[in-house]
Amino acid sequence: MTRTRFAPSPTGYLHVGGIRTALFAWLVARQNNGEFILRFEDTDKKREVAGSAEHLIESLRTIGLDYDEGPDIGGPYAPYKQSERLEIYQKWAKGLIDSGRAYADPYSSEEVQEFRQEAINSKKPFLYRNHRPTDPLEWDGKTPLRFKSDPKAYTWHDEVMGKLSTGPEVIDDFILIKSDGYPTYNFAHIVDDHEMQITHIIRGQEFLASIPNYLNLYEALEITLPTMATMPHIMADQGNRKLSKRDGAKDVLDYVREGYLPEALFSFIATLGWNDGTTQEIFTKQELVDKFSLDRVQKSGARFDEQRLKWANGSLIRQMDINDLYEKTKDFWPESSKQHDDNYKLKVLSSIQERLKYFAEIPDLVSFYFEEPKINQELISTNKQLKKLTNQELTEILEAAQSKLNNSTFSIEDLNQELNDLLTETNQKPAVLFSLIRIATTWAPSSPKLDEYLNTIGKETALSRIVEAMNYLNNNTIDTPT
RNA sequence: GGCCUCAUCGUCUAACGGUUAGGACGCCAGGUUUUCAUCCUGGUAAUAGGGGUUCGAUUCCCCUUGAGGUCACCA
Repeated sequence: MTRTRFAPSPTGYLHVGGIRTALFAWLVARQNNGEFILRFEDTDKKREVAGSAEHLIESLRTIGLDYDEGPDIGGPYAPYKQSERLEIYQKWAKGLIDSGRAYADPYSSEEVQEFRQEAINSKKPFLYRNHRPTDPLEWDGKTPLRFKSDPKAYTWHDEVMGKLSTGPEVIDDFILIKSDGYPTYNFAHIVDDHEMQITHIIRGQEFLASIPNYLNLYEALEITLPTMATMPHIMADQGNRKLSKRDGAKDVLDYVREGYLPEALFSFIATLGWNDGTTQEIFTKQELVDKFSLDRVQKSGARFDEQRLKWANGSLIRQMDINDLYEKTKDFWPESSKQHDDNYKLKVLSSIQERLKYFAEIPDLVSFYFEEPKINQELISTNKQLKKLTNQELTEILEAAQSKLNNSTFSIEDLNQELNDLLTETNQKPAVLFSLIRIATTWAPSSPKLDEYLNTIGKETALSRIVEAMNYLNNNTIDTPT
């Protein structure tokens, strides 16, 4: 039975780097018909952030990473919050004391800090065990409990990194239980993973340097080693750092709030550092469950390219059924759209579907369907074709358009007919005539196809906007940059 | 500074030791008889450097360089 876990500490939100670790662990569990467990590592009460636990749960749910056991749903190995498992760590700590593999730390934190400073000054790595007391006192639970390490070289296998090895110099006496009674991550996660029967530990690269210490502790605890997999970091869009909140890494829920599809996020995050060896770029969840494998995960870090996420999201939006899409965009329509019915909005949506990258763009893309556009003469003065014409000429074209369209039934077929007739009658190039009508009725740099658009807003609105534009052109001078 | 890890187009990446080093995003150009977008077509651009091993290295080994991580009573 495969059992994987995601074990965040509730100290904030979840960004794309964090959720990828969860996603890969989830994939490993699901593709083996195994179980995926959520566990909160809340052993540092100082760093805990209120509401963070709920936020992490919501993030997992939103992206679609369902878990079989967890703090909110329980399970056979409950509780799933480390702060509620203190007696378990005490029990294991006791075992280590009894076997002579743990001892009370006699130094004050100031004294340890001095040792550390010495090491820094002499440009050497800090090793606590160089100061290991020869005759430690009995541990009373009020000082830190340290692991008595047994320094040796290790070679081990990592599912992603392959063969890894280190020398004895990296092994040290780390703290098992802090003076406040809570265990450290280093100790607690090993105990919990064992108690909870976790088979695969999937975690970020920042733990790589600590793994030899864990190996040493596994031996002392006489616990068999689970499979280890180390994920490379996701790098920030700019700079050469791992993605972090400091660098403005966005909460994954922010992406959902901006109208990115969970499916797009899922596929994008999964393919950041993994691919199946074919040219497929976007995967469904099920495809990933079928095809994912840890040994095809990239060893080097990958940069988070939001541009590519936009492309993937837009690509999925284009493939969606319009009614389905409409359902998902409900929260993104502008206030002014409220007075229009679903049918009208459905038509609007279908005309912008092909250019929509994420839902938060909707208000900007559709405003002229719902409100009177604000006249922006730059659209004419910077237009390659239109800037060559005088206001008089522009007005004449609009006048012709107005009277022509006045006779139209405004069905798409008839609009096309009338517009084409207008083309021959006015003897204008499409680039002039259609651009002008488009601008006069939208005052936007881009808009959907003209026939569809006019049909949707209807005759009355279209004609009044054309008249409005004519009035404007009559009363204003368009600056023509030379 | 010690230790560990990594290294293919700007970015994400493909390539049993044998390919004109492939695909995708982005960008540029052209087409789809209006803009934007979509969709086609084409273009741009990479094996960090140096040594080996080999008939032949992107691929295996070594050195250099560069990048990242780590050296907490944080995870």
